[in-house]
Order: sequence, then structure tokens, then C-alpha cells
Amino acid sequence: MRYYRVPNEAVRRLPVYLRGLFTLSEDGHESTSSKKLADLIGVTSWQIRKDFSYFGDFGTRGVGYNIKKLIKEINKILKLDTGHKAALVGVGNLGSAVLSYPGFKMYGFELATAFDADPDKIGKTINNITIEDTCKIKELKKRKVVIGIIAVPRHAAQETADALVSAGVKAILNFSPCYLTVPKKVKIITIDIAMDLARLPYYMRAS
Amino acid sequence: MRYYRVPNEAVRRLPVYLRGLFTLSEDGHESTSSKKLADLIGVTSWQIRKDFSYFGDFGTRGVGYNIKKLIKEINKILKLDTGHKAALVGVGNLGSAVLSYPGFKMYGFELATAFDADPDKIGKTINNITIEDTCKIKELKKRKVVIGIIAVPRHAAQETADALVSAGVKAILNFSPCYLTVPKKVKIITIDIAMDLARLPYYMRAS
DNA sequence: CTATGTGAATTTATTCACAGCA
DNA sequence: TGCTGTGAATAAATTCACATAG
Repeated sequence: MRYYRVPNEAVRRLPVYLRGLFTLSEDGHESTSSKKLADLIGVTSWQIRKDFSYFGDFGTRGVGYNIKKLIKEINKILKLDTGHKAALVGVGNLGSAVLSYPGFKMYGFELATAFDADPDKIGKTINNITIEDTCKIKELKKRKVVIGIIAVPRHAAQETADALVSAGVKAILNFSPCYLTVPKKVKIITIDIAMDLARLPYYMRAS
Repeated sequence: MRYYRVPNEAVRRLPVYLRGLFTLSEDGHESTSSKKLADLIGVTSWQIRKDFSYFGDFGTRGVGYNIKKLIKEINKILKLDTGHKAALVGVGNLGSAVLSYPGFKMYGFELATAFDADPDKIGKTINNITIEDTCKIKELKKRKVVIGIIAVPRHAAQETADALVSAGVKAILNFSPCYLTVPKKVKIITIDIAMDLARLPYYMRAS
């Protein structure tokens, strides 16, 4: 742990390492080497070791890494060990899929509430979560929700972001296909499937 | 167009530019400057100009860019102008969301068929697409499907990828949370929401 | 006078090669 | 001997500053 600046790319890869370690753990492994993990997830062993080195010494020379310990360490680095409450806004097709997404629990998140503007949806329950009126977003602060998930139509996305920020969320996962402006203190990550889809043909061989 | 090596990052950003141009076009604009587009999508103007410069000269000095023309140019670069047939494998929660995702048409894709292994699902129709038995994937070649979309459980993902490759697909969009091995000639992009979700807390301010 | 297009400078990230420790 | 951890070398991407064209 001798570095002062951690590359963004290294942080981006940590969850990928975590996913690989989960797989190894499920398959009954107790320890691994950087090489074994690397082959499993499609990167190089020195990339993994370098990335870890930004945060500390997690392995044993000549031996490798203890998987349970490593998972714990990465969870700590990513602050996934403290539990975070999240709120979904927009229960359409995509929002519904998000509601039933099993990945939240795996990474220590709790999907606490869901909001929608459609009166027909308000009051209904999906996956044990009752959909509330969007105007109640302001109550999130009381409920200690720190993460907002936006899955509303594009034209409503910015106002939703503003409402979530006012309600005190510290991070936003944005599924609406647009760039959103938020204060610097709020971290926002936008996911738009189309952005990945649209560059597939570029890489397609002519055949 | 004086460069021989295009940065991967530039290719990754082209769809983002395209999305911004669509927005401007919908809002009635006919032309734009790199600055105006940059502010809309949250990058810098010189980043946009540099990225375009890898592919050609699309603007007019002192004036800016014609939006329709620029959209056409980027579509051509990304090979989105020729139309591509795609097939979905795995019609669970996520797969269903993919089936009703409007973004495909926007970028010139046609979601031609869907497959599932569950006998209860085979024969049913979602969004005008009838779900077929997974064992019929091998017929994709005849139907000129070049893109495969994987949304099956993790343990079935690699065999699905193998089947798709055998059926001649040239690119794969993988929603299963794992790394997949495919021949070099096949381009694969993996999307795992959890990978983005899991790094949100890292960037969250303490307060 | 304005906004593009691009070499050059700078920053950031990856890869290498090996020292260090079990 | 085996595998980690890391400075140094290399490669890639971003930013700058300005020449250039309408």
C-alpha cells in the first residue's frame, strides 16, 4: 500500500474480481492464485496483483490468496460491508426487472422502496415492495436511503435526479438514456444498454 | 483522418455522441458545435473533436456540425446503417425486459427470435416474438442472425455461447454474470449491472 | 471572428521483469 | 521453488494550444 493515487480502472475492476471470487468460493475453493483467478475472469495475473497493490497486501508469497479473506478485503475497500439502502424510481419494464434483480443482496444492498408517478401502479406490491407516489421521495432522508435508482422516461430523469439529491441520496444509478447533472458530492453512474449494443457491429468481422 | 490506431475509448464514446445528437435532433436542432454537444452529454469539446478526427472531417470550421449528417456518419462508422438481426436466449426477468426494450430499433437492430429451455415458456409470444426451444439455436445461420444475446443463468451461459458461435453469430451481448470464452473472431461484450452498482459506495462521500 | 482539426505535451494506465518472502 | 508485490519501462488516452478554414 505505497500508492497515493488509485487508477479509476482499478476500482472498476474490483467488482469483477469479486464476482470471480464468489464463483470460486461457490465451487468449493478455499484459496487461489492471481493466475487462476485471472484465467477465470479473462485478465492477466499481473493486472490483478497490481490492482490489489494499490490497496494493500492481501496474499501470501509462494502460496496465493485465501478466498474468504480476499472477498472480505475487497468488500471493505468498496464499502460493501456496511449495507446500503436503495430506492427505485420508475417501475416500468426496466424498473420491474431491477426490482426482481437478485444482485442487490449479493453486494450488500437493500432495495427499500419504489416510487412511480402512475396512479394505477401506486399501492401495488412487487417483490415485497409497495410502490409509493413519486411525491414522497422527499421522505427518503428519514428512512436513511443513500442510493437512488432512476428508471423513468428520459424527459423525467433530471427532475427525478434533483428530487433524489434534495432527499439526501449520496449516489445514483441512472438507467435513463441521458446525461444528468448532479452536485459534485453525489456520485452518478449511468447504465444504458444501447451504448454497449451500439458498438458491437463496429467490432464485427465482415466474415 | 490521419490516424491509424483508433483508441478503444473513442469507439466507446461514439454511441454516447449519437445519443446526444438524437436528443438535439428531437428537440428541433439542425446543427450544433462540439461545445454544445459536449455540455449536453458531459464531456469536453476537444474530446469530441479529437474522437471525430480519428474517423474523418465531419464539421465546417467556424460553423459547426450538421446534426443529420453527423448522425449518418457515426452510424456508418459503427456499422449501424446496415441492419442486424439479433436473437435472445433466456426469457427470464431480464430477458423479458430485453424483449420489450425500445433501444434496439433505434440503433438499427431487429430482435428476430427468442429461445428458452423451459417448456412452459416455449410457444408463448412476447412483443410479437414467439419463444422457441433452445435446441433450435442451430437454425440461426439460415435466418441470418448475426448477434446473440445471452440472458440465461450463469451455469448455462458458456454452453449457450458455444451454441451461438456454432450457429454463426459474429457478436454476443452477454447479460449473464460471468466471463465467457469465445473464438477471437467473435466479439463479446458483457453487461452486469452489479459491476456498476458495486462501485457506487466506493465513491460515496462519508457524511 | 468563430469553431474545427490536430501535432505535441501531459497524464494515466498497462506491462514487464525481478526482488522479496513463505 | 513458487507466487506475491512493485519499481521501472512502455503504451494508451487525454488535454492543450494553435494553425487553419469558412
